[in-house]
Amino acid sequence: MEARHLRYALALAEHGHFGRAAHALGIAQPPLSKQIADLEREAGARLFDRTRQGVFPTAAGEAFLSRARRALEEMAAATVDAGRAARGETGRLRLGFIASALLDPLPDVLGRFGHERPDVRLELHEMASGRSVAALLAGELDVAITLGSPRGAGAEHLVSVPVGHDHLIAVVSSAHPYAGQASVSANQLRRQPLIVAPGEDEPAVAAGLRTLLGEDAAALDGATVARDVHTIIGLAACGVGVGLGPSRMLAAPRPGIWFCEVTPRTALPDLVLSFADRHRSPVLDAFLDTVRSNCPDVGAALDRRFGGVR
Amino acid sequence: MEARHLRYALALAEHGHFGRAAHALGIAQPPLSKQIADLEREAGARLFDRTRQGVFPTAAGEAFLSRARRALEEMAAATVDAGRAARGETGRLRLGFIASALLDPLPDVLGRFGHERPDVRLELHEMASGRSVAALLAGELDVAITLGSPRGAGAEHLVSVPVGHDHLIAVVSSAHPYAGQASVSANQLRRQPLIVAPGEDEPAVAAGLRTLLGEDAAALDGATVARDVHTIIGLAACGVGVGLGPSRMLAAPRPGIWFCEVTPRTALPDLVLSFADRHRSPVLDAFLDTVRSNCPDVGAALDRRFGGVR
DNA sequence: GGGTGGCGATACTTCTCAGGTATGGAAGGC
DNA sequence: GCCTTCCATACCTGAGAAGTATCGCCACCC
Repeated sequence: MEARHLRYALALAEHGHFGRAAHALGIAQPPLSKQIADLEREAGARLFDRTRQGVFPTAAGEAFLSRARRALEEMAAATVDAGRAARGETGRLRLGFIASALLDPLPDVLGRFGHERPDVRLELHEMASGRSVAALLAGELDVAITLGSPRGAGAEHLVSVPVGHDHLIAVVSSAHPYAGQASVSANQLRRQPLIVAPGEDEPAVAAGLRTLLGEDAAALDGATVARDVHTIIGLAACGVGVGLGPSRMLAAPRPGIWFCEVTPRTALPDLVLSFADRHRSPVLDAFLDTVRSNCPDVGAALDRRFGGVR
Repeated sequence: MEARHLRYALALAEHGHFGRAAHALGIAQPPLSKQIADLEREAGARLFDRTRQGVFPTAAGEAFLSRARRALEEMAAATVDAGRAARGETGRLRLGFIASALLDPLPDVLGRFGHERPDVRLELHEMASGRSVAALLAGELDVAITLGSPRGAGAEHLVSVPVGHDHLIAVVSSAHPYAGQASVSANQLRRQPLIVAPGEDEPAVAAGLRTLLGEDAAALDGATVARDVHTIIGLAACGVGVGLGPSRMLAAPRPGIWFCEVTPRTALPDLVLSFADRHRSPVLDAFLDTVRSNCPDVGAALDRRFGGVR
């Protein structure tokens, strides 16, 4: 059975007349008679009653027609859905990101993207940079925001562009002696209990800290560890110690805390957006478009990478 | 787009390989390539990624395939449903009947039919004989049980077979003077307030009553009128008078009432099953089968009418 | 009651297009 | 660098979808 048979049966039911149905279908009457006869033979049941008053579906015909209508609707929807998916209007985007990205680029980008592509399902996974890279390579993520460019096995298969610079700042409770200072020095930090992200999650941050504090790694070893920047801020606000984190913490101000620059200024690895070149999808392209329009320098970097052709 | 394209796309997605999918479909590889290419052109989107590792659906392809699967399921279900409808396994049966038929033939017939054809929706409409006949002719009923054979305009288009004989009996309260009598005479009836079905609903019953009571139509004019046999029995039980109705009232015994034969015995019109010859349907045939197996004489009458060929 | 017109089925021809064979071309693998 | 694998392209063949002509049937109508 072919879709043609369904279309013909529906036309015949609609017009109740072989000749007029054939005309509406753009064919002659004999072929329609034959196709309907073939269909009835295949269905094993008479689908239409030919009476002097017109052609009417039998009970079997009614049952057949209702299924036929749905089948043709599904077929029509198939191309429509395929087109929408191809244009990135539907689908899903699995995004891995480090928590601090929630402070700066993500609210803007996600808000914009969700508005532009309301039918795309966003799957957001906060995870450490290393895990993001592995998930990208395994095809478990479509795009990731990491701290620093991906390294290690398979990283050459990823396309990466920086989406923001960053440096280390400190956060303390308003009651802390350092509160009110514009900046704190490495020396001042060495004398305080510290609150930092775990070294295994963000090795690049740990490396930056070690550089800042010099040989005095002991201050780091005894530091309180918190995975989430909000936790770092919260612990600092409670007076646990001096929180150290990316400058994008400034995007989460709240009463009772104080931010200080750290001197010497210690650059942190760039926030980097990465995706697997071989797993491009229309939704991913749409997301990159949004990112592009959000930060022109990213757009320039992507264009350089792809020569403007997507 | 034809169903063929859907089948091919699904096979390709399943096997992930043009050659093997074509083999599974029983065709060569080049036609499959061409059909997929045609499909992608018609859908306006690439549906499959051809990689060295295999052929995989794109996002658009996934969207397309899920619709395609449902479309093919509907098509398969179309023939199955048509077959079931043609065999009378599904569908509906609209049955008109006089209330007293609920006492005798219907419980048995409907119980059997509902068991044999669980997927047929029964639409039961209690109505007077005249209305049943009109509804049959208008195509609003499939079959009817009436008192007496249909008469009047259009009745020749109906096929009718008797499904039960009947005669008049009386019902009184256990406290009534007649209670305990095996029978009551016409003379005894003339002296009592009567409870009868309305003459316009069942003219045949009214005619039988008039014959029984002779010239004394006054007893009938003053009678209490109740459409439902159960109501007649209920009113008699309350001592309102002597209820008169079909002998199938015996099928509804209850405490506090007494049934008497009426002398002279007054035959009532037969209970007749009718249907419109031109509106035969598989479900109707199945119903007639059930009736046939339930009462052999009906089967014989139907066979006489149709020569055993249905 | 024979003529007539409308309608679906049948007979037969035509031509489109699905499918077959042969081959090309690109990408890995050894 | 050659060979293999795999999909695409080119071209041919044949099934069958569609077209034309006609038949058979039934209602309707002078």
